[in-house]
Amino acid sequence: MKKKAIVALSGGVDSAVAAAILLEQGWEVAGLTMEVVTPECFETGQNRLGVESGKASREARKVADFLKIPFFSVNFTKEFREKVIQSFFSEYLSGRTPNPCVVCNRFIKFGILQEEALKLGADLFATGHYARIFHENDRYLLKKGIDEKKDQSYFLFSLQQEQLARTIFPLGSLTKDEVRRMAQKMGLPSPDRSESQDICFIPDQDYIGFLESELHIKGTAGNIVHVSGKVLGPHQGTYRYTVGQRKGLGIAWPQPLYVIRVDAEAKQVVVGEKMYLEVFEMQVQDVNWVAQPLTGSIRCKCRIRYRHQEAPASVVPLEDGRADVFFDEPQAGVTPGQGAVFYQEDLVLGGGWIR
RNA sequence: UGGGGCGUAGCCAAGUGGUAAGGCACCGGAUUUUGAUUCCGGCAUACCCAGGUUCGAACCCUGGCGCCCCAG
Repeated sequence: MKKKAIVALSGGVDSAVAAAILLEQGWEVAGLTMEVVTPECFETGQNRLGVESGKASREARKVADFLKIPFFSVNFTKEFREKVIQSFFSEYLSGRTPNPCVVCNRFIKFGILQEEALKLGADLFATGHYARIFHENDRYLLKKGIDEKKDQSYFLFSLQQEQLARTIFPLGSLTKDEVRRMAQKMGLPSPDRSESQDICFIPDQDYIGFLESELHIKGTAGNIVHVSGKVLGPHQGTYRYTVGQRKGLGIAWPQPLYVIRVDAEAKQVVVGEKMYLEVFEMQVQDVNWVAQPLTGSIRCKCRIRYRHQEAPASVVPLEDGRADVFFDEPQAGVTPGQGAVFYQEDLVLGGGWIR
């Protein structure tokens, strides 16, 4: 009997090609899509997001129909809100900068969506991620995608072994160009869509407006303070700022100023010249060791944000899932709330959250 | 109302006779499955106002207006 794979279809090119590849390889394939942003579920009750309910499913269904594969859709609006959006809120309110994609992958996409796929009878769950999984010595290893420019392993650092075990990434050994050409050759419908980007649940990209309307908050004012202690002016809420931010400070200063620190409790945004952004060490928490649990310190390369030029560092594991990271060269913009991922060549050793 | 200084875009600011640097902010675009960063482009027919000198003035002269500092 044919092995069955269920592909998480987004309606975009990548997941469509992933499904096509599996079909070619002889899998029995079905498509599965989740709805995570049906507007009526938001408290406002208004469609301020401009998202049509069920849009994701409609787009994905077109692809499934084209490929002539069965299609399923689930509504995870509630779960998504509880897991992803809630933490998105609380992180911003505590002065940190969340990375909702990582949370979504851990709990939603490779969590309940994957479970849904298994319930539907799938042997494996597939997505269009540019990353690779290898099974060695009873361990499922996560590696970068071949296409360095598109590698998405960063967003997957918190996946558990069971999750990796049931996953397949058909695009991991392809480049984006190859995928595009395949899509064209297959005559996939409307690949005119631009790359998916920005926070998926905030289509207008106005995350500040989203926070304010959803949380009913409005400018808990405080001060923007220079690292020297000099008060430079007021701000309308610390959640509007993130470490490393340069634009939007609204302050006239001889040199470009960057956000160095956000102190939600003191309602203070500390800014300074670029040099103050440079940091030699940091601590991460809730570390997930993908390759193998780390017992002693190790040399590796650390990426502190998506598409960050990974930096040589030494990592020292601590208790409670924490670890100290010491960079060889100072890094600009170490931002609490962002993920830090440790690599050795293509291999993802693991990753944690910057404190 | 004695002395001194200043007045250039939303802000800071260069330019002291030859036809308005730069930075911040702002706007647009590129890059990007998070937030940022980064990159490219745009952004004063105009230099407090009014006269004058000059081929030519933000820059020189005269007179106003406004602001700041030190003295009353």
